[in-house]
Amino acid sequence: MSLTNREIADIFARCADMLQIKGENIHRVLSYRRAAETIYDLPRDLRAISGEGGLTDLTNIGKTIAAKIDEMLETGELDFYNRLKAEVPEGLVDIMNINGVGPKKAKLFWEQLNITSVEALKQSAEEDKLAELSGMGKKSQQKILDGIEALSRQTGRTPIGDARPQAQAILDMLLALPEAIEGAIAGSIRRGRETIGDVDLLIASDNAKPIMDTFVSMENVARVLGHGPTKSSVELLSGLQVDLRILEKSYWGTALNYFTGSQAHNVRMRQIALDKGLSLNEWALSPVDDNKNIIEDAEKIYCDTEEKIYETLGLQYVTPELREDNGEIEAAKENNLPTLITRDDIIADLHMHTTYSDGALSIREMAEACRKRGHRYIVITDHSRSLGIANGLSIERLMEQMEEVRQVNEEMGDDFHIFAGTEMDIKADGTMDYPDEVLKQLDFVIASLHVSLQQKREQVTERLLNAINNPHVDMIGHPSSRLIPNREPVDADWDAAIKAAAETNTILEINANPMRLDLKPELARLAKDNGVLLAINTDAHAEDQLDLMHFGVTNARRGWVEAKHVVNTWSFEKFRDWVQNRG
DNA sequence: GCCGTTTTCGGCCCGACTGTTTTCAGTCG
Repeated sequence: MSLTNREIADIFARCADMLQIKGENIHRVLSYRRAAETIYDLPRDLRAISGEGGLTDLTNIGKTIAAKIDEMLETGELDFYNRLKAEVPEGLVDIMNINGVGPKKAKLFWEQLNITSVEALKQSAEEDKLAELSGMGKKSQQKILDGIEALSRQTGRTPIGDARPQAQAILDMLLALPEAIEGAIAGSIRRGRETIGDVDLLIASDNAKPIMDTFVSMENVARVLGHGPTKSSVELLSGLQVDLRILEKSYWGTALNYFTGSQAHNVRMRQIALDKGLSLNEWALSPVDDNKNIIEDAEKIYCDTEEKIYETLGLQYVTPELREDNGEIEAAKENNLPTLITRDDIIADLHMHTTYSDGALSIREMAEACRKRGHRYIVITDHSRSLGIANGLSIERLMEQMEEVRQVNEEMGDDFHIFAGTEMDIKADGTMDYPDEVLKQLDFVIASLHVSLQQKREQVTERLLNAINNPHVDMIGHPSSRLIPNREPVDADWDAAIKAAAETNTILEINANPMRLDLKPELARLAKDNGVLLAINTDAHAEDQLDLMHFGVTNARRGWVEAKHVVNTWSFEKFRDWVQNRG
């Protein structure tokens, strides 16, 4: 019985909820919650980190929680958690997932009505029992019924590829109103997270009411969750929740910074402000007294740009993708932030499909589409023979395709180059789908996992290592093979894969498709820190998918990736020489 | 429970909205 990072994070998060219901000191509760957040997105296994004695080097992990992690790694259980469960019914943690129910209400329902499950809570509400409780009323009771209803509709987080277009459409509509001066998508979309909890929109205006009223009465609104003068929330028919904040333009910088988050980044920013005798909120930086109370008659510092806030706090400007409290504050203090890769640095696409397998366009059409988008060179990489469902190429068809690539390349002229490649399956037994004699004839070989993704860690790792160590394999495509939001990444030893990729100069892909974004940012960062080459590719199966490159770039930026780490920023000559020298 | 140019103690970010308890607690982000 071996617990994964996410299972361990989940246990700490549940401990936090249960401690909070018990009425524990809020800062102790937050410690468990912060530890859970740290662990949830760790790229490396806790087991490996623990083996090196490095647990307490992680932020928000001290001696107590490190010992609890070790206990879980060794026994698969946590005695502290088991004892908590004996005191606080676990169902209360689920009740707290209902919008509008926090620890105080959960405890109230439990103590007064012996409610320990969402189902029991629903029944009590329907029997009109909740409204009788102190602090409750008819409206609160109905809100809980609505919250339970919403919980059953909830499908989890929304992929950024789905959320961003919806957010942009609403923002564009509101910005067309005469009262709107400026607007932005804030929140996790602006930070480029792979999945979105809810959409945060920000608009600058001197007259908020008409904009707010338009917002809550949009035709695609399923229900209005809140409607105030500066803040409103709605749930769309699509299920997506959208929050809108409206402020005057003079507050733009502080407001945008606050509503972009992350919360952890904001907390650090506010701490730094306090150290300088300033209280930071969405309105301004305000001088405080020794008790940290705002001095009413002191002059506030208004920031109409985010840059001004960072400058005032003595920090280098932090781009939204890095605002996760993953070291960016420390780097900004020392003026040591990376120069992140941008879309303009990318001049090639090394992974795409044509009608030879499951793509929509011919080689020629794909090449023209890529040239139109400013690329200097591309690689055609159709599926290999064992992937029948995607019309994978037999060796004979692969050879035909190579001929056609050579021919079309001639026709395209000198300012554009097409390399002949493949996206070859790493088969379930760990062998490659084409023999070496075939692979060595190709310019560029991608190896990818498409089948048997549920295998045990040892098997998956061995398959990846076989591919990485094959001298003809140049790149691993979408290494974890996750699909957002529903297919989990494969379970593999990423420490070992990254080490092997660095030693063999095998590229690891950052697949730009918003359903993949694979490597994920945390692993991309670990890979580049270990000297692994990266590439950002669209894996396009149709022309419009070539425009998804920016999602991959954003994902890479979240992983602190710079242009120098990414091979498809290289000149044609450099890339050509590199593939030739690999043989 | 974590953390440290306030380092082994004493702090720990801040405001909007809602509904109910007519002055504020609870929840959320």
